[in-house]
Amino acid sequence: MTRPPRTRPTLEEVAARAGVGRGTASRVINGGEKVSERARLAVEQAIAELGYVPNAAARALVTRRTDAVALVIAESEERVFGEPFFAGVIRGIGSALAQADRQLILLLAQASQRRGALDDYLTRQHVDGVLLLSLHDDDELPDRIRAHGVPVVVGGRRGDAREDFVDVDNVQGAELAVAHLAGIGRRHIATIAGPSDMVAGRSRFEGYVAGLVAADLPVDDRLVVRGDFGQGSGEKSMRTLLGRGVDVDAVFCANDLMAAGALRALSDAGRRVPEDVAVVGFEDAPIAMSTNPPLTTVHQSPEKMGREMVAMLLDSTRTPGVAQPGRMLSTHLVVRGST
Amino acid sequence: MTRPPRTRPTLEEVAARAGVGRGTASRVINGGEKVSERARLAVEQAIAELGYVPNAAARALVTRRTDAVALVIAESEERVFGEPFFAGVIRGIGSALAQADRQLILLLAQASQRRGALDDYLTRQHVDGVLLLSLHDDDELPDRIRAHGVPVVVGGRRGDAREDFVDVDNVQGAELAVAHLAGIGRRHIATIAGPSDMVAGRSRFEGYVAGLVAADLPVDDRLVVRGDFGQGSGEKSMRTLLGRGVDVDAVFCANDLMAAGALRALSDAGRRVPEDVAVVGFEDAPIAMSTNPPLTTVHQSPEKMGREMVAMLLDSTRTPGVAQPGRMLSTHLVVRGST
DNA sequence: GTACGAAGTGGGAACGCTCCCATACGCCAC
DNA sequence: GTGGCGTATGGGAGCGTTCCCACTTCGTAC
Repeated sequence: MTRPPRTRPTLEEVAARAGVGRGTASRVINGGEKVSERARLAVEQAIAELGYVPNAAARALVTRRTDAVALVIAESEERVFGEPFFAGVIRGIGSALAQADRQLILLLAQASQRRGALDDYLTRQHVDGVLLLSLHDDDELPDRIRAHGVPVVVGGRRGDAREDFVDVDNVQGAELAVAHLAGIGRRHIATIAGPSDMVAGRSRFEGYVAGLVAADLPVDDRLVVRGDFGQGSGEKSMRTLLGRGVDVDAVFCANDLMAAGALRALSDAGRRVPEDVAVVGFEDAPIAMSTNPPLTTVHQSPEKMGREMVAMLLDSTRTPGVAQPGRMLSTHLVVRGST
Repeated sequence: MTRPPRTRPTLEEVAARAGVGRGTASRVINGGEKVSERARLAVEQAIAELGYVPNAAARALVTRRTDAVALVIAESEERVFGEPFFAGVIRGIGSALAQADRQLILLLAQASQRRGALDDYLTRQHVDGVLLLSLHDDDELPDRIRAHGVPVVVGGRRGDAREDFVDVDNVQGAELAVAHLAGIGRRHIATIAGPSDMVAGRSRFEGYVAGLVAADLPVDDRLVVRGDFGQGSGEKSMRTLLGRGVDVDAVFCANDLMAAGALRALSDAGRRVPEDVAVVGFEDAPIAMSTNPPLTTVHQSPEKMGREMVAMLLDSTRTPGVAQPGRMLSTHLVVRGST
């Protein structure tokens, strides 16, 4: 609780040692103009000798900027570290921020965390902006943060959102998948959909329906099962589908993990892929290359999503208050052995 | 570059609205003693009305504390997100810090990062302390940070380290594994070791040798292969081992992923596990439960490691300058189907 | 020789908070 | 009434920066 003693040199000390004023020393540090070569060298030497490092708090206090950006991931560690999607987004965000000379701060919104601690951190101007990655709808965090004047960009659109967001165009991607299946002559196209409380789940299903309509195929409830994006649930859903006794010659799965599960269930049931049943996934995750047969899937780029989020955030720190239109990232189909 | 306009209420404004002095308002916010009920209520109401949030920079400037701790992971995203070990450590760290009311800040030391940006961030008193998770030896980051008076705890001991660290007792764990194999009558115990530039690799090998010696078995170079901790390398190493034409009735693998690869190679080669060859892994990662047969392995607890790191760091912020002795976490063997 | 602009410099003020000291206000004992 | 003590309170000082203005110096044009 007590205040630790100061040991670190201050700018004033640097200036004194260099025989210049505080202002000049500051100018040297901030790459300033209008400093004589002589003064610059003296200051640089003093900095090196004293091991001076600027105090971020003092600087932030006056500049009102920290040059740091928070990425908040509102998912369990299990998911964060299990799904390659997150690694991709983080890579994209990291490289874009590094280019802009901003520090990335990763915050995991954990259950263990005291309620409100995260809000506090984000609103106390520790960071210049917040990137939020959550795949669920019910979070009010972005609104609470915005209320304090901190810019926020959400990755993965929320249900109603008029807010700044970047998302993959799930509807278009799913349409693409269904159009492909219809294009190779399939007429009984089933789907293993994602959870309906997640945007990705809902809109990929929406795209599936739109795709059927576009191909002049009927929408049949018996061809729809809902999973939870896990591999096990894909396997189980596929079994359910087969157990219903309806014709199925193709399945569109809302993500690759469920598609991998479906492939396993099909193989167990003695159905050949793609001859008897064609399978399409969504994401183009690493697993899509290592299934048997390799998975045809809708390619999305998490890295690009990350970079877009950063671009949007930096934009809105430059022009505060001006809401950006949300951005949808298009997808394309990667055809492999499963269709 | 320009300074954004101030819009947020300050403590002074809160105090004015509540009809009290700045000091009293500050006392209320910091849970202070010696405040009358009347003043407390007035201040709390003013805070709510104005939506006041304390400015972290101003506070840090005077208290010299930020109540935030950085966790630096000096690995590629690929590894960080691929190995469940990291998720476990982060979970442990996160919960321990939450209990201590500290914010966890995750920094990934990426290649994309400007050289020095990380150092700058860590030394500019953004954080009260640094937890470093790196499995390689060659990093001087901890020394550089310590030189600026910021406490550091390293997870996974470095080669020479006299510094504060927490590590799993790899030697003891490997000895345990070998003793177990010897105990069930195996006499030709091979090892698929880890890379020699990583402590875990070296010391698990060291433990392997010690285990052989303790069991009165000869150490035979032809029974040693080095992998890189990846599943593919485990498979390849096992093939190498089998190809050498020496008797092998057991394999100790330096981690579970390589053990999983080894199991696959053994199955491909028509060797039965555990009848022909017994296999032991290290880590007790999730994959150990899902191999065929389930893997006997040395259990370590990444969560515990995380919690220990936090405890040590908080200790050294309380008593600065006093180096803590490093802590070794013991392991135990989990026997499953592969032995 | 004077006037003027550009270049370089020093240092006051301010950022928003916590710490701490001086003061005010009871209340009780004498 | 006076003295003394504990409890609340207000506000000055200071944390280490950046910003900006006023000042000096020097070179150039007249």
